[in-house]
Amino acid sequence: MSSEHDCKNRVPTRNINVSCTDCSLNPICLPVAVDETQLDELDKIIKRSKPLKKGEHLFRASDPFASIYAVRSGTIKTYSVTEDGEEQVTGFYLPGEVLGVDGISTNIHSNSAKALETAAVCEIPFEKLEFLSAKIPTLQRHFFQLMSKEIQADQQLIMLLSKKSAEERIASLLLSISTRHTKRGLSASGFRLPMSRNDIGNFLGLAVETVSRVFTRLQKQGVIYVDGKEVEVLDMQGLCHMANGMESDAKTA
Amino acid sequence: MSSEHDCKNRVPTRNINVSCTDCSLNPICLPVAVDETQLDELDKIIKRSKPLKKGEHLFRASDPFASIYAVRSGTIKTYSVTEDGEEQVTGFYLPGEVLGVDGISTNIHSNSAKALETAAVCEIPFEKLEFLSAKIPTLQRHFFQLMSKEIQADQQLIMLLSKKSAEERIASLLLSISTRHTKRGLSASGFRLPMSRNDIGNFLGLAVETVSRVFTRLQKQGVIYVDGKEVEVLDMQGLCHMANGMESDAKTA
DNA sequence: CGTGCATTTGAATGAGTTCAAGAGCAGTGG
DNA sequence: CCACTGCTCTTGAACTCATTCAAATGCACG
Repeated sequence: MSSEHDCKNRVPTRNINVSCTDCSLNPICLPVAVDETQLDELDKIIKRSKPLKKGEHLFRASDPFASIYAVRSGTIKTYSVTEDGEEQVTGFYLPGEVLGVDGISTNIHSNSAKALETAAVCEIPFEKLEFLSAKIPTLQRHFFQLMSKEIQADQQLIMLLSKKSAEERIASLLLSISTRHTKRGLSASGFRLPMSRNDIGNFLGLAVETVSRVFTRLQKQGVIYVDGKEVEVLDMQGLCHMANGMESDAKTA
Repeated sequence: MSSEHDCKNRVPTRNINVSCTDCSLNPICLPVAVDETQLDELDKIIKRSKPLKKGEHLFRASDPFASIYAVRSGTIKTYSVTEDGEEQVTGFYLPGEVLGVDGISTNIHSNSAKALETAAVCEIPFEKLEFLSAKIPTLQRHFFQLMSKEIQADQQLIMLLSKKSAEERIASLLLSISTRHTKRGLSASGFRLPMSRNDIGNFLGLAVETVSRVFTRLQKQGVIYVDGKEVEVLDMQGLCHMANGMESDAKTA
């Protein structure tokens, strides 16, 4: 309903220093848990630094853990590296989403976080958040929920990796991104994939080539239209069926 | 060193009502976060109910979420069910480990939890724990860490599912169980797998047949000795290498 | 307007699945 | 005590989906 036009390559966020009160992500970010009178307190502990450029790291695995981060604009990918040096993408974080909780248990990040495009984040020092959480019960609750949500997301990925075919995996990812777009009031059917085919494949446990082939196949089937990173979902219901492993023949026939 | 003999089918836990203070799992369970003076408070909110029999549910997906649970004896498996009705095992919980946090974000459990053998658990009402967490900073911290640990475990599973071969997966699982045994002061090399081949396969994203074949293969290679659910690790280092995808030929050759 | 990546496409290969059948084992009841 | 039943587990053989290898094409950026 509001500033949905990103026609120019203007960064969606107007100003580095918008307070939570004025941030358009307000309703899907941390502030949801805090009533107006206390929002100021939360706002005060949040650091808003200069945006990251594409490819820059927000933090790296083995960095000491000090803060969690809320994405304000752009996309961040998190990944870890296996013993034998291979990269595993563990998540993509879109505006309004919170990352970095992986470091809490050991005080050291177990993942690295890298900007896939120019991205701005709000840094929330964890110790201060802990302190505030103990004072504001709804915030503590919200933060527990946030971590629980991360667990659920991971478990869905586990399910996907362990049970689903290449087609189902891609379909699921597209739906996930579409849904998350909707939460921000953006189009459910048309969007730009901020990550490379390589990242997609890595995340979904597929070879790049497979990702590419599936995209082509989905396009031939008329479920989506793809042009590079730009995606248009033509048959949302078909995509849903596909993601859930339903045999969906009765389509164009 | 102590009561490692489960010759008879006696339940390892002596008494249903051991307080946290007296519980042998004390050093690896929730109480680690709480000093003696406050342990009483934690102890008071914990409910210790009668043991579950093999196959009984602790909770089911879609049950309202009210408590988290610490395993006191036996083994619990958690699993969820896909849209198309398939089961996905999401974790195995051994004594001293905490489960049930999946329900926090929605107030409804997203997993079911089922006893793989006779099992006793401590029930910890979540609202009371929240309240106590706000009061005892180390407890809040510990609980955050506990959830963060769950996230890390899930992410390791993700890595395993997306990158590792059947052999590496089985090796990893054996090592994981071995390590967790060690934490309780039990043998690292000899143990009993509390779950069926089917559960193992489901958890690791493999067909039962593959699990069976890999066990046989590992045995032939002299890395482990298997007799039904009983496992003896013969070459711990070899198993480690195997789990991490190292080519380890120079063995019996 | 090259140069270096990212992406796509094709063909061959392979690890794990599926299907099928037999072996082992625990519980039950005569 | 033994036979029967219903499991779980193991083993073999054929098949399949995704991977790997190889090469062409497209795209972005200096």
